[in-house]
Amino acid sequence: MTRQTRIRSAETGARIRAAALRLFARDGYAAVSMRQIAGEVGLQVGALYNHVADKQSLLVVLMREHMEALLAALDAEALPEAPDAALEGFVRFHIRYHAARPDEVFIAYMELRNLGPENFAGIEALRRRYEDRLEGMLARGAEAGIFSVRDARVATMAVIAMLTGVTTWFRPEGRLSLDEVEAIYVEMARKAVGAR
Amino acid sequence: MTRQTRIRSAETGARIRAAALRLFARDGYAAVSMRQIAGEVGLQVGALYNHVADKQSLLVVLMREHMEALLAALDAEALPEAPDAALEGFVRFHIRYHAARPDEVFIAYMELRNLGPENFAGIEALRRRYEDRLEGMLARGAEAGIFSVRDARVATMAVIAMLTGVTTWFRPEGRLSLDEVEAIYVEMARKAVGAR
DNA sequence: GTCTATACCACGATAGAC
DNA sequence: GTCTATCGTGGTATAGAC
Repeated sequence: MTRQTRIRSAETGARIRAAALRLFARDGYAAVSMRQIAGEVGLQVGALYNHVADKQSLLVVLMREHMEALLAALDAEALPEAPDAALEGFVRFHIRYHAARPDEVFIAYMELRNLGPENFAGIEALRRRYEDRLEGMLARGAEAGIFSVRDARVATMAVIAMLTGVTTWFRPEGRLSLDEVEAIYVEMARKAVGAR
Repeated sequence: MTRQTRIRSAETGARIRAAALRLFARDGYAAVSMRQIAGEVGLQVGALYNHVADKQSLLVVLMREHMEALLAALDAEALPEAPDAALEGFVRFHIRYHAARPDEVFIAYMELRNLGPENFAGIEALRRRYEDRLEGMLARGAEAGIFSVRDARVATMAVIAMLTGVTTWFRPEGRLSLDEVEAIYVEMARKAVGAR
């Protein structure tokens, strides 16, 4: 296998994943055919199977890549130690990251039911690890008397749902800039967990 | 047409809708076949079309029924005038209503993309009417100096996303009762909008 | 690695007998 | 209203030539 081949192969695989991502997000996994994906990339359907085992594994790869990139990006933020500053950082990060990747977010939240049980468990574990970062902040803040949360787990789910909801209505060309939206949500999230 | 026939026909239609609701929620609209639905009801495929124009209209009917029932149920609550009491009533209503109907909620939020443009617009208008009830409360409360919200529309979306998120994790047999969950969310929602 | 061709199956929807 | 049968289409995945 020459370097040329390896590079081209990797590129084709990436283009297939990019096309699948776009189509799955727009029409839903079950409604998209392998023929459509091949057409987007400029291949015949048979050629797809040189790069992908089957349709479901294509979905799994997209979800896993998204969740792992999300976790890595959060770690790269190097959020402050202080719980209230960390919360602000988390809110801004979550909104910014998700608003920039509507397709990935949509798929990761909506196509879980198209996964087999073992794949489902793997993706859910990654999501749980992400949620646990926020839960840790809230729990530490509550212990330190900086936050007031009755139940750190429930507060975590509430805050994340609130933040992720931004992707359903935010448009870059809309009334509010992303910066303004972030600021509003920082304030609401801080108040919701009783930050002082 | 005898009364008997009319009644049986209405019942069959209702059983078809109930089966479709369950299957659409579990597997997704696109992944469910008319044959599956017929099988659930104990019919052959062809018989379905005596009750339903086509597959998409089945989805539209389910969504429209859900949204209209939701609006009617909210009106039936006769919430208090005072914005803070009204907010508490809305939060409790929304959580209780949605937690009791996970299938309907799932479909109404996840299968919008399977609607044609005109059907989509109709369902979205109903959703918007529901959201506007909360937005009105928040705007009135802010005007009266009871709430502190920078942007009533964004606060509305944030609160509704937070509340609806309960359906993704709440289980009746879980750690918390629905009453406890309601109480936690009432507190968080009140604080998030700066209720005093 | 991609192509053409095809196996095999399921889909939504309809026709016409009962 | 329901049945059986079928139309026409399109699905995933594979085989084998190049």
